Amino acid sequence: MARWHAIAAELREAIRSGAYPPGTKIPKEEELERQFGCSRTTVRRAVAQLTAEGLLQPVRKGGTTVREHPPRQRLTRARQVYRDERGYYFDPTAQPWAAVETPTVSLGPVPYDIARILGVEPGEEVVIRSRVMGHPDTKTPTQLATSYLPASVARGTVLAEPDTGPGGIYDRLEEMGRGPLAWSESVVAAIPTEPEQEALHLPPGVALLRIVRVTRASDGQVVEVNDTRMSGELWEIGYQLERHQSAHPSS
Amino acid sequence: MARWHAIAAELREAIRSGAYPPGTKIPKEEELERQFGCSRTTVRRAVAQLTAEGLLQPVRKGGTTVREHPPRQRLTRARQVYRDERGYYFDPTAQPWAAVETPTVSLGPVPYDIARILGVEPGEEVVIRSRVMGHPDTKTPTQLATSYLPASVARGTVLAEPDTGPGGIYDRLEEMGRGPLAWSESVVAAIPTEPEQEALHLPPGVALLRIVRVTRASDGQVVEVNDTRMSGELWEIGYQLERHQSAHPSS
DNA sequence: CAGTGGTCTAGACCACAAC
DNA sequence: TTGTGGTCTAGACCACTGA
Repeated sequence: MARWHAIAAELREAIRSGAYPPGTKIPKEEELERQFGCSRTTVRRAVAQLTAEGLLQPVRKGGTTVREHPPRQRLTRARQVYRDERGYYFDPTAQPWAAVETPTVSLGPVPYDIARILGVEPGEEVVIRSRVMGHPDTKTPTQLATSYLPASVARGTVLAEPDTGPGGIYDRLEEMGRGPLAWSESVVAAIPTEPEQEALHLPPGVALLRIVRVTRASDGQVVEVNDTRMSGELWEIGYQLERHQSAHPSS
Repeated sequence: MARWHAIAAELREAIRSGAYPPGTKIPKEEELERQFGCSRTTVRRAVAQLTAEGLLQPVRKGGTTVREHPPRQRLTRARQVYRDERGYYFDPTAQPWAAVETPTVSLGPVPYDIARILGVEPGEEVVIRSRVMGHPDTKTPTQLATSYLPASVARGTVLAEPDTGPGGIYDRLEEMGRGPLAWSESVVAAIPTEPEQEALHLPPGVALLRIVRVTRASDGQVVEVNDTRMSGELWEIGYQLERHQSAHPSS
């Protein structure tokens, strides 16, 4: 077992056991160096590991502190899609989110993993609509939402404009004769990329929670893939399970 | 911008753009050293970053290859809980999972985050039931499932035994007069700890997908918290959204 | 402004796996 | 057997930020 591995394990156990409660500081690097009888590089390797696990948070001059984990907020997903005079609501209990910046719309290559869902070739040009969602007052970014639409569906239409009008792209798609629409969602866990870390102000050691929503037209064609990403530390997706006393359905 | 940061960005872009397709090798460290005109430590710092992001996979002697991401399997969650003569089924479309080892049962301190849900003091002793789920044939571990039950509910009962009999703990809880039971689930993304990485054979750069299921008795008391963890790269949680054309429900 | 973590170097030896 | 990544050292300078 590598030296740094053993040091990390020892520090991890000390933290878990409460020897260093959240919010307190662990000894500075120079001291750990003496304590474990190794070079600074080795100490730093161990501290880096625990930082990547979200247990530590080094601050220049302030020392390295044990991270306090904020409470998670529950994001309830309804199984029904409600509609009012303004548009669609996927979540009747939604937080008051709003676009922090104006959405950016561009024509660009489709990411590899989205291509398969959209049913287009990897690298093919699609319409990409990106927006940052956040609290309407504080403007703190909480979600990155990106929509991908096949060029054959969206190019040259209002769907490729920043402002899609009241109700958004789903109303427009229905008006274009694509409806009625159907959606399915997936929840995915991932490691954030650096740009995502920056945009969402994610500290190291925090995972990414992604909701991938697929919109299908009435003929079954996938007309949109929406990829919404948020902090895996601050959010959880919740839903209720109902009881069903009948026999197991035939499979 | 730090040198290693710039190198990581350059390599990341080269990978994303397809200059190094998945499965191919990037130049060896010595060559990158010359290419970027820096020390080996700096190169390694950049490679470590991309490894943590799940983009690279260094192999001794084999060089460092660009990781190929396996397809994700969809784990469909039903909203209804079905019951047959054998017990409860949370998932009518479930994969054929089975316990890889016999479940371990112990009395131990409740983890900090579970304590709040369970409504007990942090560190209080609770009944902990752990099992590794995997494919019945290959025995490959795919899920770590841990149940936490308050000592006041489970201690001294069959719920604290490894074998809880046909139907499992939910049937036993109902027989103990706690039913009818109700469940709610949350999906959470997290960074795996080292033991979890090992148990699930997670390569570096893969997040953890957690399903936290809370069981309540008919009187509202939380009688069980189940924490199921699996690879965030191999699994996704999916569910369908239904259409509801009525007006938005009053909030 | 001073102390802490952040970055970087040059060099050494080790261990594993492909050949 | 050998080449590759894995570990570790001793030392230097930098830059941010809290006291």
